[in-house]
Amino acid sequence: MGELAYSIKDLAAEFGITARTLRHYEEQGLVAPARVGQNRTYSAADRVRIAWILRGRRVGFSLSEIADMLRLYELGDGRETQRQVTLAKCRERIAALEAQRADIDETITELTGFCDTLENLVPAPGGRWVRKDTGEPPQLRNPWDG
Amino acid sequence: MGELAYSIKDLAAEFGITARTLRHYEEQGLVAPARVGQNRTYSAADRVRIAWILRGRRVGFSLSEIADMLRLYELGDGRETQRQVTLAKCRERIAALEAQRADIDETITELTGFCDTLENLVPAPGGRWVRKDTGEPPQLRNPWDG
DNA sequence: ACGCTACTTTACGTTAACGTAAACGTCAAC
DNA sequence: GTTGACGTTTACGTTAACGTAAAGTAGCGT
Repeated sequence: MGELAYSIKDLAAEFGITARTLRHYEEQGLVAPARVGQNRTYSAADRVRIAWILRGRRVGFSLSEIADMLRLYELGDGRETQRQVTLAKCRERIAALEAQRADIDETITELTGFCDTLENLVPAPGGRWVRKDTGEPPQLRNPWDG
Repeated sequence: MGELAYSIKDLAAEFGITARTLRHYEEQGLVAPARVGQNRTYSAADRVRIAWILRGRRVGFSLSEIADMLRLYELGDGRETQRQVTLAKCRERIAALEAQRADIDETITELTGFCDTLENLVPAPGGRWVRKDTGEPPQLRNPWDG
């Protein structure tokens, strides 16, 4: 069968990270690649798992938070309470992510508004700026000015 | 006029941060509160600016990135090239934010799917889990298993 | 056998974003 | 007039997420 595996350098290159980073993730218990001799060999599953970790990092989670999320997928000993705890944590994570998305949307809205203002601005004599259409001064409305 | 001002402790309490954090933001040039004697006194504008900074932090930006974004709102000496540079940087920021939102959406989708599976699971004899409706084993499809 | 390359472990260094402690100023209250 | 509550500066400590250097191993080509 096509048991495709990756060296540490392969994956590092593919994801644009260093081998040190992958070893660090292993130290923190985020991945556990197999070994051939003393060398690490990453499976396809490891590869996807690493992509998951990196996306978590881009989203802003810490490594230990990511470890927690990964552990959610381990169902445990089959007790009902275990399932409920996992479910609750999972929902917490989703709520946090949605709050963060709201923050992002706000920031995008403000920056976009500022971009629109900028696009409509031309330099005027005396080191000033005026609006292209009306010739009026900018009225910039920085988010913190009112 | 009601020139409402805030002490450092007021703002810290309101935003759920420490006074040290506010002083740190000042050291990094992110805010510049007025002084009454040797004491800091934050204006309403300072307050909004700090809210902006904290939202940036929640989104995952570093303090220096936030400083850059804040500087975007200073139009500079009125040269056209300056405006274009600012506009470009502003658009870069927006693009980065949109990419990040895409990552968040992906993560939410996966976690939600996992939640749905969990909700439909009940414990079965032998420390196993089965689906409530069909009685089938979970087929969990962890993101990294396929 | 020799060197090259990729890999390993061990361990100390670095940066960001504050925490925390020390030592001091100031003003109102008792 | 001294005790607090609140503020200040200075400066060293801490944690996370790696960077980086040192020293050794293992296979492969010539």
